[in-house]
Amino acid sequence: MYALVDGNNFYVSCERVFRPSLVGRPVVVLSNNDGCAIARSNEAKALGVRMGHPWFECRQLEEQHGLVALSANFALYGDMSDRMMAVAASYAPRQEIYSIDESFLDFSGVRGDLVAQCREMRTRILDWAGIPCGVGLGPTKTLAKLANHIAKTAERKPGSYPKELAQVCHLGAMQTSELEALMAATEVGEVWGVGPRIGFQLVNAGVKTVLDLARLDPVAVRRRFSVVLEKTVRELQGTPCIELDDAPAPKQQIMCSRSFGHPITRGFDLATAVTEFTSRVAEKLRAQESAAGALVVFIRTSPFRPDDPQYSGSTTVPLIRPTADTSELVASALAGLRRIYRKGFRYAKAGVMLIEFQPRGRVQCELDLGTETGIPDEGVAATRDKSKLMAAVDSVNRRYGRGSLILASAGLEGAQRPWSMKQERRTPNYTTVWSEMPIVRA
DNA sequence: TCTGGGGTCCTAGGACCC
DNA sequence: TCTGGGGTCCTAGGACCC
Repeated sequence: MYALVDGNNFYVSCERVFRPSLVGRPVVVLSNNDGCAIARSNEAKALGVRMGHPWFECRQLEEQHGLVALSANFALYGDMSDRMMAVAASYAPRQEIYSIDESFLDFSGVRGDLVAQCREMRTRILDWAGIPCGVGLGPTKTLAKLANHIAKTAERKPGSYPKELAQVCHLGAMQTSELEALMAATEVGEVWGVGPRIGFQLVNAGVKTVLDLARLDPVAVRRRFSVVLEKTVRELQGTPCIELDDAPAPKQQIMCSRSFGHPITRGFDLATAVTEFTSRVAEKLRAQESAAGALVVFIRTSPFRPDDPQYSGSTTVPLIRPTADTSELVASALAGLRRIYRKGFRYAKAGVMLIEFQPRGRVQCELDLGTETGIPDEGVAATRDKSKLMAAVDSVNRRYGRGSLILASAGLEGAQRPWSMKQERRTPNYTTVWSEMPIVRA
């Protein structure tokens, strides 16, 4: 039996832990650059704020209804996530951390009343981490996801589902008739794996509810749609097709991209941004002990400014020898940037993606054919020295905070970083920076 | 004025191999 | 009219997830 544990309105809940005055009020958390709403409290949802709703379109709700908007504080959310995941992990032999606010638990071999245990877990997460959760149980991951949806909706919208299913819902422990009634009351688009496109096609074909989907013939679904949707149908029928993945493979690509706080025209400013983004991906690359064989750089103007001349450039830069060294990666990224940069455009976004990974320490070297590469061969010993340097940089930045040690080409002063994000409403890093720790006065 | 940032998997089609 | 029969690898694009 699987459970899905999911934090309610997670980013908003994290903020409310340290600002209890926000409880009961409409709150949204905004994306980078305070662009659009990426988390909404129930009260904000009730005001009609959509997921991804641009802030400039709903900001009038600030005055009209006291909507509170906060800039995203991902350092805080990541730390709160760790706390929540740790409590959940203590209730089952295996856990898959599926996203920042969700984990699957595998209760195989666990005896006793699972609903009671999940209720206790939910209470403990609320007490210890301060995060309210919904828990869904089912014999497959897709059914656990569906159960979680029912648990949260039953709590948020009284009357939508039987109220005893609120907070914790177990689809694996009920009569078929009861399960089918719940499926018939749920739209097909709520199913994990059914997105807007497939959902539209299904509804057009008369498959409107989860029950309609669960009753389709998996073989026919595979023919007409795909093997992916076939698995979804089988999982709804109770046959596990998607395994719990508690040891995710290393990533195959690592990306860092951002929209700028202001439009950028100068190549120099793009270069500081590309340096910073490359430093970030290089750090992540080293954390998973990989080396990259190539990287992609891209820059583009804003599609939301149709009156501006539009340009989008991207290029793949192969690396002579796979590396995880920040300075080598940055040199290649900047070489790529020089190739794609065009004068006279107002750039809105840039990004760097690392690809073609190999495990570090097992790096394929090149055959020296005496060709003029222009790159001096420093040999394996030099590579080893550099990896020590990188390890030192990473450990300094872990200890003293990101950005303590950087490449100078990332820009040392604010004036050299005009692209930096707009974050006018960010809350303190309550749990990760000593100087920002909240102080309680008795 | 103002519109996020990361990922994965599957499929179809083309190039190429013997 | 009729043009072999298998394969692999790579890429682009589309769909999904949070």
